[in-house]
Amino acid sequence: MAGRKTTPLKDFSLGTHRCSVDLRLEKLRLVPFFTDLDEDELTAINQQFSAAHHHADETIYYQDERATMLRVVVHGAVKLVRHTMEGKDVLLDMLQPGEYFGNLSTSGKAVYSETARVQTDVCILSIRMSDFRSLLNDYPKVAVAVLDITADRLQSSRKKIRHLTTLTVKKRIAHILVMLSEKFGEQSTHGLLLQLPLSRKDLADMAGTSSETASRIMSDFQDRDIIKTGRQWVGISDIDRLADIAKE
Amino acid sequence: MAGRKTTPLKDFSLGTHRCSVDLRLEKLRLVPFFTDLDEDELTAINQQFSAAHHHADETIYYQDERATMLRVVVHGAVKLVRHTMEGKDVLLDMLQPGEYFGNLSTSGKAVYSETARVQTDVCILSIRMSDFRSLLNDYPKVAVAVLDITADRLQSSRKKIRHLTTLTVKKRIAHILVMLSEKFGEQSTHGLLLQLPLSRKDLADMAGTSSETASRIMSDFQDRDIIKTGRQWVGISDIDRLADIAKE
DNA sequence: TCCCTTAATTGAGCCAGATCATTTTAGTGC
DNA sequence: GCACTAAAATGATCTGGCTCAATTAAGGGA
Repeated sequence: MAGRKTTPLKDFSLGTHRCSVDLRLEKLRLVPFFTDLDEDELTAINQQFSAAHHHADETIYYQDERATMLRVVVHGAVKLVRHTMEGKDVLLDMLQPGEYFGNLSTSGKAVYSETARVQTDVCILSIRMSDFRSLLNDYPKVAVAVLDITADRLQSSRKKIRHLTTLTVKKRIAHILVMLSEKFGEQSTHGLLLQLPLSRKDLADMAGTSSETASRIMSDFQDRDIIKTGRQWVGISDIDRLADIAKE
Repeated sequence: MAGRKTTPLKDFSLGTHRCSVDLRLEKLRLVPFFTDLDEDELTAINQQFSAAHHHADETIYYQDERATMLRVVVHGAVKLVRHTMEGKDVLLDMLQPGEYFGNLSTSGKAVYSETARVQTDVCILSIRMSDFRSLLNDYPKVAVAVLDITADRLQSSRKKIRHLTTLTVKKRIAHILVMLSEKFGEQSTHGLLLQLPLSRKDLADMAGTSSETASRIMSDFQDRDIIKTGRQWVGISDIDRLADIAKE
């Protein structure tokens, strides 16, 4: 009972019923850019979405593919990755329920600028880009909300640029762990557990470093009792110390 | 006549008249997010803007200052810089006429996330954030246009992250020069001349490197007859070769 | 319970680029 | 034309983090 080790992460797997049509309306309300709408408006919008679910490691779309849909995460986690010629991947974002992804801008050729890969089993709502565009015109409130979210993402993207050019890898990883804990952290026996599968490579691709270096740093953090970690999971024991390292 | 050397850059200085009220309407039309509006709508919007001009090296606002206005460049160039504790600056963007800056998002505390410094003498139009917000609600077309621009900026910000994590400094600088040439390039006797004062430090802050390294790379490019450069100016002689270096 | 796969760790050598310290030069003002 | 100043170039040294190469171990499957 005490002996056998298993991943401390919760089970993300879902049957088709979890992504059922009945739940869509409820889920849509959780999406930040629809929160201001009233019941009728939301019901109307609901018609235009369709639901799908994907298993872990599936790819929803590839970078440079023709972009036609805009999607919203309802359950699970999705990662946005950009593959480079050099074979190095850049992990741009890790999305949680309520976040949108896909291409927004109509200017230029409409292709996805990154690959969307499923990190756990997920449920996704999708809408045709063209429908979404007219929806933006019909509901200014939605357009403004989407703009706010996009502006926030631009902010955090620029923050990342700052980190990449000025901080050491150790500080960058500390920052990333703190940020992930705000998004995916959940109290557990392993401390503040990041509720998503997260490998050293994922971490390295987020920090712009090699998985070996990420591994060395994580080992160091573990030796200093700042984190607890295993295969594909990370628990944070001392978030304060981590935050200190990030900004010292 | 032939002997005396002066900067090949054009004179950006302007009298107050250049930023006159009479010209505002004309300038506003140039702003991408107002292009779809008809004459009456534009006239109405025009009321809400006020004009100002600043001399080179002035700071329009500082990072972390309370954000109240949204601004648009009408004449000249403005740079957005983030200062870091380590004393290193990060040059996030170099704006040309028609581009907006300031804080868009209302979520969170409304402070500027970067410092806006004037690169040449400039003319700037500004509007109160609150007025702009209601303008977005009144004119969905504008909201959608602003969203498009913001989404594009997010894209290019992510592109920069990719470059920072995967490319060498030389390739990054080549990319930056190509990008700047698209934005500020102008045919001249010095080749495709970048029409703005641009120091080695500016370049370094854009590429996330030191000014010494930027200098070494620029010297190399000049030796290979790819560029012509002097104090604060850069002319591109062989844009194709530069593009090749960037993407090889 | 053991086995197997793949993630993670660890070691050693190396290099791009940072840093520090000068020297040189472009371009302006007089 | 001359002198002055800040930008740019250049040299020398040092190091964080990458790369290559094994080795170790976590944890799921049967």
